[in-house]
Amino acid sequence: MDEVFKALADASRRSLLDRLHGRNGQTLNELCEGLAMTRQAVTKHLAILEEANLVTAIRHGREKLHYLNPVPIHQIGERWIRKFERGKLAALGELKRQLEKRDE
Amino acid sequence: MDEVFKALADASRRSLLDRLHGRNGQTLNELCEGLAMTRQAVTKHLAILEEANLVTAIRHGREKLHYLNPVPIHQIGERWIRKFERGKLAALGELKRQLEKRDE
DNA sequence: TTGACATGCAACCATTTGGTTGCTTATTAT
DNA sequence: ATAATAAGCAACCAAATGGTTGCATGTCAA
Repeated sequence: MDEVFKALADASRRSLLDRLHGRNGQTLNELCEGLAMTRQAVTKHLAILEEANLVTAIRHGREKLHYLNPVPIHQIGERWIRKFERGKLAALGELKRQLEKRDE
Repeated sequence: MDEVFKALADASRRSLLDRLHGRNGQTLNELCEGLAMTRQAVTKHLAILEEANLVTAIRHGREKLHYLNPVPIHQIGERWIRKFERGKLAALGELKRQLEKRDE
């Protein structure tokens, strides 16, 4: 879980996920196109995404195809974000109450 | 959005959010209790959470009360995670197809 | 009013991070 | 066979990160 959050913390990596979401199964070089970064930098980002299981890569001859794995993202939503949805209104209400109380 | 992701990337900060989710409106010292960290370290984490609008703090006399703001978390769920839910099955299907094709 | 308590500020430090360059290896196409 | 293409490896670097210590400030209570 921690690895997923860490992987998602970087905008370049999120944009790589976006790209794969747009078109799945791209090669490293394809994923580099148009980015203001060297290929090696992208390689590192992809390694982190793979480590977090957000991307699965399979070699096909001399090229490596990258596939988005949406499961960890889904789990963040289910196991983490949902927790904070419950009691969201309660929290906001309490916050509002306190903010108003400030001027007493 | 980027600030929120960055703020959520650290386990200590997520645990602070958890604590506030458990009991809202805690002081800095309360939030420090039981943590293997100095007060100043917690202060820095809280500053980052405030910067990302995940926590709102109000001074009440000599103490500072911290309130969880669940809105950015909710937005991550809505604006970001949801995007990847759509086409999730399609992506997994494509991945499976490619993994099978590997053995050809 | 003076001491205790809650927080703030700043300098410092080690490690991690995001990036680079240069070179190597493996596969494909001519 | 050989050149071009796709990716991998390793060393290096600057800046950001997560933490510390030491001291200052503001507020409450005796």
